[in-house]
Amino acid sequence: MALGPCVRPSIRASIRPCRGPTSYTGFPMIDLKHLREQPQRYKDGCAKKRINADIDRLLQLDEQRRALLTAMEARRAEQNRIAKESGPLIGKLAGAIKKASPEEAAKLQAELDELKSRPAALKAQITEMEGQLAAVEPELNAILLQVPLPPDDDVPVGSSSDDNKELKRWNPAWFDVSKSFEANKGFKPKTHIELVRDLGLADFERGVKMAGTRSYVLTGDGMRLHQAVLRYAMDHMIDRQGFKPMSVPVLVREEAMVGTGFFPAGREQAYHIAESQRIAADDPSGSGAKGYDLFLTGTGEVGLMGLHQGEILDEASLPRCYVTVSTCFRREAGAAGKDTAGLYRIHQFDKVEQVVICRADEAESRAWHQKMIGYVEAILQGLEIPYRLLQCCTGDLGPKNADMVDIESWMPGRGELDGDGRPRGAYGETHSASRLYDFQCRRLNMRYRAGGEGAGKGETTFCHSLNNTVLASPRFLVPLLEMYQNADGSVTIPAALRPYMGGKDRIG
RNA sequence: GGAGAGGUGGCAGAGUGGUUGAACGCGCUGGUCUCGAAAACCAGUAUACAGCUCGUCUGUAUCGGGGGUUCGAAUCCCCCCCUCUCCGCCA
Repeated sequence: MALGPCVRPSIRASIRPCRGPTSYTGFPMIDLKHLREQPQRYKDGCAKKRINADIDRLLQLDEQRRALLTAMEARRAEQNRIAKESGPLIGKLAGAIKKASPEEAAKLQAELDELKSRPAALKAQITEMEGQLAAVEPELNAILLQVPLPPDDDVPVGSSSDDNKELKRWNPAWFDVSKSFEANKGFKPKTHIELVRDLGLADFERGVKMAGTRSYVLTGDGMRLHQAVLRYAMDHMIDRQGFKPMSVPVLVREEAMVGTGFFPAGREQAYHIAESQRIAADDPSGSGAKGYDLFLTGTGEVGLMGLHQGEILDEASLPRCYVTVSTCFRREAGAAGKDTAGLYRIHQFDKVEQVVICRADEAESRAWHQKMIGYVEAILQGLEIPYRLLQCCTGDLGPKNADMVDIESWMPGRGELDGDGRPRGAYGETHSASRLYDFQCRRLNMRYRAGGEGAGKGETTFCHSLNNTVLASPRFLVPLLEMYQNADGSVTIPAALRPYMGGKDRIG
């Protein structure tokens, strides 16, 4: 497995019509027409998100490209006209030559050659323009893939997570976050690292032995609790919210990563399986691509959103509400030295993820965002874990979202240390709810036909998409274990999880 | 991994060099008929991009993808991808 960022220019990013799932090649990305009309909006978007994309260069290349296209198409039209006109004549002449006397044949042959050579100049011009186009398009497409979706106007402008705005706090009656853990429960808390060690719930040494840093083994009730929270979350989404459960690939093609918007920006976060000896499509010797490399997904969102890539959905079938539980792989590049111990930041974990694909309607999109956040609140309240909602500022948004709300759970074993060298507790991110408009669906070429079933009726429109964590574990075991620990070192199992723990009510 | 078959419009399925963006059928939409529905009949029914005299306009591209041959390619040649069947292996 190659771990380095891979650069593969062969990905076909040109603007092409949709050809169905098996032959998917197109990434319309952001709406170039819209960008052409309102370049400032996209420039501002880049600035607010602190993402570099050369919009001016993009516009310049776009203009070059369109000028070339216009000129080239005019010549193609002329060539087609000539071919249509002279074709039958050529056939006739060729026939006549066979029957004619030698002198006549020579004359006819000259006529034939003249006819055949008529489009030669046009062909030469077209070939040249194709060359010029080939020089412009790769750069244009590369920039286009980097242009982020501008954040919504109501998203606070800021440079980092420090500028995020708290929207709401919730905690169960038995735990007041504004007071210390000891004031709440009458004893000093252990961190989850101490708890899993003392209760035998995880084995970090053996995990690291096998798989390196940030690896772990869940043992005994640790594994059982992990499964329990995932199952609890999954069942909540299926039984209470009516989401459709799916099992999706976690090993996917590059196209799925680009289409869902994780590439190119997040390429260094993904594990790359070098499966093929793929030759770049623009390799001069090359007869094209050979095989496909694969990538491990960092979230079930990739598989869920990739499902309908390249499809035109029936409007009546929207919204599509999907939930999956999948193993997620993240290289955590750039996070060296951060959260190096414990179950908080690890390379492999499991996550229940929800996505909604809906009509291209801002109000509907916004309404789903609120609902999807609400589902998570219901789960956290059901487990009685204190949490807060954070409105992420523009600088904390990724390229693909217009708006993002993080949900942070209270972790008594996190945060700065008190006088005794014990952590005071802190919120830690456990969920993230994104609203993407049609950014992702454009890249995935996922549309719906307005006006109902059947072909040939109504316009096609790119869908809107949203996603939100439902529950990620083992990270979620951090607040769970730390909040539910008892003075004697045992951990009470929350009532909601006991059915998934064989009726057991405590660990240790 | 070995062998074979095949990829054409929403579906099914013709087409092996020249008004073929593509027959026939199904589906879908509109209309006729009907109190209404069904049936029957008639008509229509892909996508994307570009252009302007922005029109139910013009042009270009698309028959798995890319490249080639040709005045002209769904059709011929090369490479790749994918699907299916049989055998082997396997959770």
